[in-house]
Amino acid sequence: MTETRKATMADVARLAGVSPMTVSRALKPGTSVSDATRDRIRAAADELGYVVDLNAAAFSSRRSGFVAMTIPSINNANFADTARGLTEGLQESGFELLLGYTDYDVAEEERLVEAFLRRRPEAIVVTGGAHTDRCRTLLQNAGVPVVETWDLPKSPIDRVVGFSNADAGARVARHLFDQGHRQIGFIGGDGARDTRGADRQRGFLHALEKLDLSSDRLVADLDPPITMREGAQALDRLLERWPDTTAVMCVSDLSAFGALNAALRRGLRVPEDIAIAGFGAYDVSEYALPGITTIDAQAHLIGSETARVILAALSEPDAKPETVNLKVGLLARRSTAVT
Amino acid sequence: MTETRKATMADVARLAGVSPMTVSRALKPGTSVSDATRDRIRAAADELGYVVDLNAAAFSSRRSGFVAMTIPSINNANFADTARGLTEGLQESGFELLLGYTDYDVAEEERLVEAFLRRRPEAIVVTGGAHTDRCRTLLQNAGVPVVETWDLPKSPIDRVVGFSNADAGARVARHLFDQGHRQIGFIGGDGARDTRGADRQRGFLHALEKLDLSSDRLVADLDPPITMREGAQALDRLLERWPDTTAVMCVSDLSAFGALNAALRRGLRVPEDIAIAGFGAYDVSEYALPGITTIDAQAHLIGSETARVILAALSEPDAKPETVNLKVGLLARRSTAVT
DNA sequence: ATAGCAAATGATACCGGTAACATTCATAGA
DNA sequence: TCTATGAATGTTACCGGTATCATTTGCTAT
Repeated sequence: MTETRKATMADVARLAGVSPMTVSRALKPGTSVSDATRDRIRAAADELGYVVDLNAAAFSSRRSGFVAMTIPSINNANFADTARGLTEGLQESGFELLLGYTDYDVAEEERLVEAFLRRRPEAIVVTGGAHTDRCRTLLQNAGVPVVETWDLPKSPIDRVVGFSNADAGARVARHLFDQGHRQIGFIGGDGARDTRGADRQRGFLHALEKLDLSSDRLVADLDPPITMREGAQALDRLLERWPDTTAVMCVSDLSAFGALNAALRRGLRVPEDIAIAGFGAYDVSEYALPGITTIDAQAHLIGSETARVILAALSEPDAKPETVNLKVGLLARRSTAVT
Repeated sequence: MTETRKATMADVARLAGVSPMTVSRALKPGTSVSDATRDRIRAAADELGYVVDLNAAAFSSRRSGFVAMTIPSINNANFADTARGLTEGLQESGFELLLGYTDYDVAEEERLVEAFLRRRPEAIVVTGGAHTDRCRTLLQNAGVPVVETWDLPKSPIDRVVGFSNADAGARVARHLFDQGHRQIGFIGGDGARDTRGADRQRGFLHALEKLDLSSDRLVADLDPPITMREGAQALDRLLERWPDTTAVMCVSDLSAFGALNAALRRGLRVPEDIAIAGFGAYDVSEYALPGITTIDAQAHLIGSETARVILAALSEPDAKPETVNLKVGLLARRSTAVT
């Protein structure tokens, strides 16, 4: 309500009888100011309702305090978990997260990265290793640590915190094979947009081939994000085309849940008539009936590891860029159990 | 890779043979610079790899370009939808979103708001009308538009974009009554933390009383966020205590889905043996089997309306603070159908 | 008591843009 | 032709902190 000019550090300094520089130090942790002075300055600041202007601080110190992150979709529990892990890991170092979502579109990612660079973030986190050429150049020239996540790019820009999506797919393929399945399908999305999903698909189909199984049973032409709706539709199409299919992997748990319910609606029993596996260890896969077999990608850990990698990179700028290859685990549930 | 000092506007100006001020204008839309000059400046900027420093710009113009928003949980599709609606609505005005999550904790909200204030956002969006006294004071004195969302606070701080959670609860209660139920329960969380959920609970129980039904069948002592796990546990406890319950509302679709599957695991039929309703129109309620009756809170619309309200408030600072009361709709699905 | 050193504080300059006002220039209308 | 007008551009000062180095203060060891 007080519509007067906002108080500045100089105002606080005057009131506390010290120099502005001392105020600056007093309000920052880890600086040497006597307790008495600090108390006096705190009191003066409170009295004036003073709040540090971090824009000014960022400008002056040439340190924005931002870490920028792009994720494909804000509305996805996996990426949200990663964002949360990153936020938590950076919190005590005083960094704030600038979060943007690309909608699974590398052109949008490029725009976002460009916008973020204007804010001079001290590190940049992107999802996956697929970028436009210009975006790649922007990231390379950013002059700050860059972390690619959720993937293991062949030519990393800088740091990496991820896992092999192809291996994850292969792991599920072998699991379904081990459960006795021989007519196995895959439900996914447009690989040009969701390259991580495409990698899982590739790894999955390749594993089928190595097991001498057909890798033709594929419905993967939908636009990401692949949600429950897409999963349900895709299962119907898959079973129309290949009615004898006994098992299917879906690119994510959300589509797996949609597929599960499409199967149940058709009167099929899961897993007796058709086994269904997903990816991502979303809550829904645990509480579905039956529970859905999935891969735990450790979304939260990706975020916290990314935070660790960033802090390490900032404290040792000349260290060799680190690649953290996380191990993902298969969660075998009833949706693929042998009956 | 070019490890030279980052180019500044002055560098671009020198190369283009104009004053820095002209560069500033040329790189901003809606300013009067001749096409020839603008092209020349753009070329010079590209040649130098120049990227505007928005921290400096924010500092100089005293306009941060930020809108700050706190939500209870980043990992919740409803709030994520609101954040998306807000982001989209603010995009073409050039605002960026500073997003933080409170974990359903008003003390954490206070800390977040305080941190955001240091970035001098041009508007602040919070979820709900419950805040610590200090947080309320901070928001009141912020000197920028404040929007409380997802609720209709009795004493709004400033602007509001929300709906009546109590009405939403009452609406579901009447629906269950209309479907013939007379032993009706509620599953929720700790109201001190999730006040919107508490409002739904209050409206629901109050409606039961007005219908001369018992409002005792209540399991609502869990810590938010109330997810599928909590919903499943709570249903078990509810049925142990009140085995003759024929219908239950859950504070959200996630807990409703958990409750649904707990019921099915017990061998109960839904809706024949027990009807279940949720809240929030999450995807899972649509694709569950049976589909779960829910309330569409229009999460995305809350976000886009909030954007509209903010832009209006910024263009007319002296206008009377607006309260947008959105109408929520009941989505009647099979989980509460008459059989 | 005093040198020596670390802790606390101060003085100065500067970060990179933009607001506000001044100036120049081209063009249209009298 | 000359002036009025608006578009294009330039000049100047300043936004609110912090880096850096200088100085003062307080304390310990001799």
